[in-house]
Amino acid sequence: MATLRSLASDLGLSITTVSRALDGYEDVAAATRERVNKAAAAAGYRPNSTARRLRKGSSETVALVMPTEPGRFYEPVFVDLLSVLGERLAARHFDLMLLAARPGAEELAVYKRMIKDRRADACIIVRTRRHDERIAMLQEAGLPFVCHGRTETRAEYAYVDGDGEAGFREVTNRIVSLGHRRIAHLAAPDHFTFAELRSRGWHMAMRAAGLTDDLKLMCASTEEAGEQAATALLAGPDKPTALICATDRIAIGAVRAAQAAGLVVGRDIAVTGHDNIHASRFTHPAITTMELDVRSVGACLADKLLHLVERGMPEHAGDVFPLRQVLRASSGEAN
Amino acid sequence: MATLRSLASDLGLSITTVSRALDGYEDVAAATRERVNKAAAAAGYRPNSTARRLRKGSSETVALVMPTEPGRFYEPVFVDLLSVLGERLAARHFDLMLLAARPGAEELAVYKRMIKDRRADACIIVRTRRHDERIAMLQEAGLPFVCHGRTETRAEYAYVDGDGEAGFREVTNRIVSLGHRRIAHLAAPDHFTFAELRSRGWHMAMRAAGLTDDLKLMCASTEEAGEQAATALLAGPDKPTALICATDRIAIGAVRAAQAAGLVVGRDIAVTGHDNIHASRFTHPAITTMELDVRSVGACLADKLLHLVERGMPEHAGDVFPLRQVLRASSGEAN
DNA sequence: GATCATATCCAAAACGTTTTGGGGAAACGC
DNA sequence: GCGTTTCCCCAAAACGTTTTGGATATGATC
Repeated sequence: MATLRSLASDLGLSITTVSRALDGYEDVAAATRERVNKAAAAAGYRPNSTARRLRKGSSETVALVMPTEPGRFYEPVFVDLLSVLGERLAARHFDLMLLAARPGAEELAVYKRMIKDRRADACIIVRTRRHDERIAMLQEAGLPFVCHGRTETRAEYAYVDGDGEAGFREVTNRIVSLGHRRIAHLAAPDHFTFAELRSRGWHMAMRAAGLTDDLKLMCASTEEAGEQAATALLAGPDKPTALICATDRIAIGAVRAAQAAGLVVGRDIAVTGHDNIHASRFTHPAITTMELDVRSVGACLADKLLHLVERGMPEHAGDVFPLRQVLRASSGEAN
Repeated sequence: MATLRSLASDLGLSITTVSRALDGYEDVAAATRERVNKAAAAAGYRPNSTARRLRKGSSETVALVMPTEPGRFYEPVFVDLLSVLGERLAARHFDLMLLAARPGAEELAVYKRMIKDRRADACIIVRTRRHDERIAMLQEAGLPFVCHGRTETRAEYAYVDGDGEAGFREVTNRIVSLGHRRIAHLAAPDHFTFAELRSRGWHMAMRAAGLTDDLKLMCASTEEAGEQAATALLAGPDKPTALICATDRIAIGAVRAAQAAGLVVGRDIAVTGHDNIHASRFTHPAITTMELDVRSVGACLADKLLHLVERGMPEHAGDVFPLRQVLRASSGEAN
């Protein structure tokens, strides 16, 4: 393994000069720099990252604590996000470190350990909650972070999010314009900010249309929970003719519940979701949904993170991305 | 931040003694050890991992190169795998580093870089292929690795896999015993070992039953590709009455194709998959499939990896896990 | 009392890099 | 010829740990 030392002795130069030549400093003669670069390339020299990290006092690593079941991230989104993040960070020589933690007390312990160990220069918070202890913890520790999703705090923090509120206002407005009046909302657990924002979009559109916004049920973001919740709503006195679901997984369950109740989805009842997961295209009928451009979000996340580590809080600390509406048969808006 | 130096000077001891006390060496007096441990705990001392890594010459890190689209890992499996791996490795103070790479030339470049940079002590290979350049590359480089899935090589290597061959033999046998005769196979791309093994299971069961095993079509592991392939098969002269699909995503597409052809899935035609992804339970009808216990596989993977790093090739280099068959309506075996 | 084993501790080297604070020689200004 | 600047280079320190190879003191043995 070639080191600075071996290169230096081969070239009859000092370690300092070799190091500075490779880093492109101006105080080494152009000819020498050239010679050093040639030799380094020939020897396949790559600086020892551990040594550099020790000396520079930074870990060149970004950590992401991923929640495991239950409360897990939506799969296609999560994996795409990891891909983009990995690529973008690698381009700047940052490693992406993955930590796993079950939601709850254990999760905070993982963050604490990460902070103490200083194994990462920054971290990414996913599944941000409305009241999120992680934010204060990281701010206090002085560890830079970017949130995927928002939280309710007065403090300034960096985040990237999809505009769930606008998205749900839009879909609700469309459903209203199709003639629906009893439009229910199947919400995700309201400690998640995304759930609250999506709910708010629905609430606002309903009120703006002069409709009652009390047909709302909260459930976990799973097909089973969605099916159960939808079944309950459809058995109630105020049977809705439309179900605006917080996520596609809930919507898939809702479609099934509606069919079990003898309804033709897309004709007797409209169902919509959010995420545009693969499965939503292949249910029968296909599910109307909306989607975020994950690659943009991931790239934005990575850029903010790098900015934060290298130059402090970016000018645009928070970015909200629009959602693309995907009209399909489950709401009677396609086929 | 507490360091060995600060602890040592606070305690009036040498750095050596503090270090050795914390590591539990016998050559430090029990009373001193006690005193040191107390002080370290009080100061919240945690050793600087970068310094330790530099000194010990190991990175305490395991890398996983994840393929991005196309050819991506099945989502629920992948995320679960990451969770288990992260937990198991963290328990032994190993970090899990994630690298992203598009399949193809770029992928090998990522592996090369990882090897040269020595940022990881070992790595995990996923989506193992029948002829996999990565194996030879890593063996030559002397970087320990464990495969998720098998490859075709004479060399000894560590792997963990599901028994796709037995699983597909079993499902094919069941379908035969239901009275089907023209049983087609929708295979995944045959450069993946898993695809080859699943195919083989189907082939063997068909021949054992004295049936022709030429109704086979290969397609990507997506719903779209599955739909297209199934459509082609159903339009052919030798219309199959059963479709054994390599993956659930293919099966979901196949179900849709069958329905488009006017068939009632589960009655006129049997369809089966593999993976037991969430969506497979919520199609209409639900899809018969099989599943691997991902937590066991992940734990086994992590254990093998640690064994490899700390003690060399484990006794059982390769482990194959059985698949659990999940009978549902799409094959007429439930409801 | 000398010798030896044992128990306890420590100084210094090493891991490979980056950075500080010059140092020597050539070129330049007068 | 002398001082000053410019150009190129380098020795040494530093990052925080682990490990090597003793050193010192104490007690036991004869």
